[in-house]
Amino acid sequence: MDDRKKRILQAIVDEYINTAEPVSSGSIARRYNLDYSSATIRNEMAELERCGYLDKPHTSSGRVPSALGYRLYVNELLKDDDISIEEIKYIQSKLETRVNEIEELTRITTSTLSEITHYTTVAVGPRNNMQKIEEVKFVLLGKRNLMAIILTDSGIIKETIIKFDEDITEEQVNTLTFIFNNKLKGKPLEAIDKPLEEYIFSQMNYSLNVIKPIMQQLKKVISEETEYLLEGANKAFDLPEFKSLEVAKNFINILDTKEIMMDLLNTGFANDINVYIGEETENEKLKDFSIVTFKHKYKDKDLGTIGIIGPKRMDYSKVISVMKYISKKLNGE
Amino acid sequence: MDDRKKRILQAIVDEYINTAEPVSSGSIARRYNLDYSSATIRNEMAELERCGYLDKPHTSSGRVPSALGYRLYVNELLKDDDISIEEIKYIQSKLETRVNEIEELTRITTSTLSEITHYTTVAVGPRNNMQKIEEVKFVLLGKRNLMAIILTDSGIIKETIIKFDEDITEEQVNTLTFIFNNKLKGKPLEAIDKPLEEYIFSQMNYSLNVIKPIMQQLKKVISEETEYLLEGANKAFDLPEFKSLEVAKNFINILDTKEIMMDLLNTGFANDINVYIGEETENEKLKDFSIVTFKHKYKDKDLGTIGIIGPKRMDYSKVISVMKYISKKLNGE
DNA sequence: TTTTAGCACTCTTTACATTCGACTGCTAAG
DNA sequence: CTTAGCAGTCGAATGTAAAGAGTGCTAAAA
Repeated sequence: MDDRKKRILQAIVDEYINTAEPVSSGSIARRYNLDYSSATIRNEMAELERCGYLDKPHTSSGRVPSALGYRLYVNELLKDDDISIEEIKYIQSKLETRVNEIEELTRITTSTLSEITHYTTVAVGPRNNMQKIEEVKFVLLGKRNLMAIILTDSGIIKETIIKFDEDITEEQVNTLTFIFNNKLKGKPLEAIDKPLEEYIFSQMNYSLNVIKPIMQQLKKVISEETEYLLEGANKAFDLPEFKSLEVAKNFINILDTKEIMMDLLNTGFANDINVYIGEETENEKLKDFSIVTFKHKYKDKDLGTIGIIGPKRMDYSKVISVMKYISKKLNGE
Repeated sequence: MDDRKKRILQAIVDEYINTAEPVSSGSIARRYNLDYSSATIRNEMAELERCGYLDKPHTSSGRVPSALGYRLYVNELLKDDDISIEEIKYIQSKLETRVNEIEELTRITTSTLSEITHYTTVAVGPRNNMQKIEEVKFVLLGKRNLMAIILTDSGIIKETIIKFDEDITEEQVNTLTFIFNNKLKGKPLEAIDKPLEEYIFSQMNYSLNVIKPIMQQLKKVISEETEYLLEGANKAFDLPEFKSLEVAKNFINILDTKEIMMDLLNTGFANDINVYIGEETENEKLKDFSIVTFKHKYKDKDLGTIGIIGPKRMDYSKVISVMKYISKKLNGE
């Protein structure tokens, strides 16, 4: 894999990202000044195809990058810093808006990302099992509704409402607050479990009628998937690959069954930015799409993961540049 | 408009709802035992077309109901009680699940509706300006975060978090709670306005640094569009009308720009159930779709509006029957 | 040895012509 | 008033041909 092959591959991928049409040797020779004739490029393309970096839809057509081709492109050939000054200004103005809740920050980041890249963006909150409980609050609403608020160290606030068939007193609320905090402060969310329920029951003289619903609801809340945010789903429909109804249907299906995205977003490895190209994820439905995810942090607090989903020929340079820039901005230059 | 015309129109609409293909005089004569020859039906169809109830895609094709045709069908020809026993059982089992929050009830109703009808369902909460404040609570989270909770008479709970640059004391929280409740109990949400801010400021000796952010955030929350729920968006893609990319794109666009749906759902008139057929709404994008909305109530509390969006040839009988049934169930038989 | 011009070959796309079939509309008979 | 029957219309499907875009290979040039 010599240098010239790489340059040609890069030109092909760039061209394909722009045009969405199979790339011919002629168009490369013409538009990229590589100083080789189309014939030479043709030979190299044949070679690149043999190595698995390019595909050919049919005998007499131009070439299309394979997943392997994109992979090489992403790993080695990416040109960084692919954002314009206007875009930088736009991002800055967006990120400067004062936010009150971290959910709002996630929302802003997600929508900005979608607006700049023109791809569909999704976000999920941080994984529950990474979070530690900082405080538990109970608030009586009316006489029979209790709101439970759990603050975690990543700043996520989970709140839920528990309904009772009997009146709850302020005193009961105070005791509950004391005991829960006593037992849970600093513990992971999973500490809300059966043993805790038994312990609390043994410590308090309230009927199970009070404690059971609380525990049930709390367990439900912490087991619930975290917020799932979707931005710019309709943008995808302007892409040429969506002329195929099959592709469009798959896309809607992926977004509708949150599990697929959740899985992907949550399995991110150590890297801050992960790229999944088409069939690299084993999911059949994703074979026509690529997904780029990044760990969303603010002042080193984990705010979850944000992902961009687009066609395989997505503009990786742009996407990754923007992600890196936002990441940098959020974590103090 | 005699009775026979109506029977024939009904047959045509029924047939078209089933097949999504232009309906020919022959198929009606064959499949519906109206005891007339295809020629007679042909004559009537010509007449119905002249009156504007039917359309013809081209000279030698079968007929398709026009918006006016559907309208007549919905207003006069609908057969009620179009739900099977299995479906009734399914709905019952769904509605029986014990719910803790009304949002959960809305979620269950919305998804049940989508599952039974196989159409896409959306829901919005009740309009803010209809609601009265029942109670306001403030809860200190940490030292500089204040959670504000507003309970309204329709049971909707709005909560928000306000960040401060200085520490807040428990005492301040108590005073705030007292004053806000004093001034707001029983008042509509819009009572949270500038005069209130000034009044509170005049009554308390806290700096504006505390009161301003609270008022700002509260105003923001009450002005915010209420929850928007979407269920079964992907189901639409199995419908034959979605073979047209144009239609699919419009659909995604409608769902993505919540305002359109919001407008429609919120403008519902006195009726409990409203039907909008295709071009009846002036919105160009909606011309290929019909929307049926119903006021979602539980024990006479307003829980907002739920809407079903589907193709113009949606199964109105089924949809309306299911809605009526659910409505009945939620409001005590 | 590497590059390149040139040409034969392949395969898709588009256009056009033709056929086939499903309707309707109308007429005339029942 | 109903209906059988038939001419006429239009769309969908099929076949064929020509055009166009690209490749692969060969042989000459650098």
